[in-house]
Amino acid sequence: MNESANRVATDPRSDRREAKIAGILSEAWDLARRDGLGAISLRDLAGAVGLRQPSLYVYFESKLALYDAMFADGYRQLLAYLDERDYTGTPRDALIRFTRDLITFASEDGVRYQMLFQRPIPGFEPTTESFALALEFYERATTVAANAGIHHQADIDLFAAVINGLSHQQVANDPGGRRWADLAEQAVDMLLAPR
Amino acid sequence: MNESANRVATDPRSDRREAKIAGILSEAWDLARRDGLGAISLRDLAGAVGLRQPSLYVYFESKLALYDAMFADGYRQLLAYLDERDYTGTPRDALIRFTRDLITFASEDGVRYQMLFQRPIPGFEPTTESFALALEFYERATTVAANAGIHHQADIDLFAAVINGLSHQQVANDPGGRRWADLAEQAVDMLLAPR
DNA sequence: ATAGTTTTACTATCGATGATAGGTAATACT
DNA sequence: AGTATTACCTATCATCGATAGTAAAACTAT
Repeated sequence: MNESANRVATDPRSDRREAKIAGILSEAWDLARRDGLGAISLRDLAGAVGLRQPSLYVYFESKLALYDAMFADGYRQLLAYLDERDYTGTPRDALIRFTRDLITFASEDGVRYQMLFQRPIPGFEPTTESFALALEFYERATTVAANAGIHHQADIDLFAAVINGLSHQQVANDPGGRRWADLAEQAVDMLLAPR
Repeated sequence: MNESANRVATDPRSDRREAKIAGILSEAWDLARRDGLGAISLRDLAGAVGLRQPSLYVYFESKLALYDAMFADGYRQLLAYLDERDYTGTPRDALIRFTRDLITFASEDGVRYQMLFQRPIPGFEPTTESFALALEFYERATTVAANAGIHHQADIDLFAAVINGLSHQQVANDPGGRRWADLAEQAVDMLLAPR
């Protein structure tokens, strides 16, 4: 019998491969923060991980595939960030904290925000596999909103627009700061006010 | 005496030059809509106006200078668009129409919206001369908002974020449509509600 | 009209970019 | 130990934005 049947995909080759990909992605984010998302050079990136440029094609079949991996990576970071936070308590408070946390997450890394919520790379469309992570996030967001009484499509649209607008202003005009994050409570109360 | 002293900078050379620049910009917008803002090829652009690539440098000293001209051109379009519209009437109605018109303007051309309100080109910063047009727009926006009672910085920030978020959602999820533009009234009433 | 000046546009070429071909060294499985 | 697969390399390609140098064209002034 096979004594390692209970292992979870741990053959040494794919372990090493995954670790290498993670390293490349980490350096890619660094380069993106330094030069801009659309200005990553594959030669620079390869050099940063001790490779020559064509060797990157062992791990990514094209530059757009690298962007897709960054897209998925960013959403995994966002979901992990939300996982370690607590959205219990009154629905209103939970929604305020959720909103504030999202703006803060965006503010922490403008380039990551760009990748997740804007679409600045010509020709890049996330694969369905990566986009599923984005959908998972939108599901969580609409759940928190629904708990606070936001059910109608128009209200959901407005909620999404407000969060998006606050995050964008925060990243664009006060990166790393709190000016728009501090508007979370006011924004949520505005959204929840009876009409 | 000089019988043409009352002319307003109409020497035939700069006339021709301005017309040529306008033609190049128009083709640049077309290419940007086709290939993406960051994917404009100077060879394609030159070909579209009957020139070879290096000849574009007669009119723009770099690709970033071309982007700067597009930035200024887009804001001139926006200001002209607002000029031909009427924002008299009650302050609330004016603000609703202003908001709806902005979202519609964004929706009409997603690439132009990107250029004016996002910053997707690595290395591009508008010149002070071009940025003055953006400031002119923000002045008009805050005036309409102020007339409706939006004075505090936090309220202005929130107003700007909401407009920006609505426009972005409209461009990203329903380009050319009205789904978020139709939320203008609801959004403005929300912003104007007493707290 | 003609001489002189400025503007416009060209060809040729540069370094850098993303991508591919083909070969070799390293690694893992039988 | 032998074999197959993966990882990585060098060399090279077309395309990109940019510059140098030159010729033609357009305008001005005499």
